[in-house]
Amino acid sequence: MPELPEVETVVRELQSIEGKVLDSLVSYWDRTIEEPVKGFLKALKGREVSRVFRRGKYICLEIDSGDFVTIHLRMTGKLVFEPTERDMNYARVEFIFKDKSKLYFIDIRKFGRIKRWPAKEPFLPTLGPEPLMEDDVYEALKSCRSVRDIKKVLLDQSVLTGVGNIYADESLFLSRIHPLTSLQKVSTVKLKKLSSVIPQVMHAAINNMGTTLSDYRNTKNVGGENQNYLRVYGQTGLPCSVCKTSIEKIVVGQRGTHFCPKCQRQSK
DNA sequence: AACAGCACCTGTAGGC
DNA sequence: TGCCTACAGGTGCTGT
Repeated sequence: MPELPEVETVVRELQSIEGKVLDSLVSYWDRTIEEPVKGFLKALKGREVSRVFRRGKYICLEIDSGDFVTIHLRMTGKLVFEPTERDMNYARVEFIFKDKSKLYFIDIRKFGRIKRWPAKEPFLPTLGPEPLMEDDVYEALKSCRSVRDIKKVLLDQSVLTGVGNIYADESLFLSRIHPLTSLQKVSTVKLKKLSSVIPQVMHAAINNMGTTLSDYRNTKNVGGENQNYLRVYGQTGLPCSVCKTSIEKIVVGQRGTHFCPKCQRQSK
């Protein structure tokens, strides 16, 4: 599922578990938790979740021991308080708090990961800056020496963290940049445009509670609304909202990539 | 060192 | 209807 806006939506709701104390947990698919379940539980049992926040696409729990726990939803993960019957077929981890409330990690494709970061170790050390402010985005892209296609650079979480396939395509469309343009060939004017567009796209999607294409749901099992505002993602063959040219789909770095061949001319 | 390619999983949509 | 293939919003490992 989820890119930054979807994770942000989940995190805002999940802040309701701040102050709760973890009592036990059930693992239905051991590879979801990236360490032996026994040790994971031992480190967290009786501990309070002091803070819930987001970093890139990671849901982060600060534990009163000083450890952190991250939850990454990857493609199909979701966290729900009241799973449906169907959800339970895909339950991977069940957190049980001291007040008897439960939080379920549901994940059809089993790609999602839950990881504990001991207090003394570096926390999420490889992530780039958040793409929420124009200056940060511009600085990150300007200082990146990569010659890769701009689309690939936007998906590189060490350059910017939180942009995924949908919002990369949407941002490139709004900036009128062809996805196969090498980062080094993007003009300063276009790079500035892109740097202002990405935060706008992110904030708009957050306001729409994220994009729901199939699996993404918030903690109340409700989808977002941002899919109604996509300009190119998933619009293959439909007329461009600006010029009516048919939206095309190509593959860039093994990811489906949508763009308007007229608005986003490839300048070599 | 940077980068490409594939592995990880299951469900669903579309073609025949 | 049923079988088969291709594809899906992400990341991390491996090899070049």
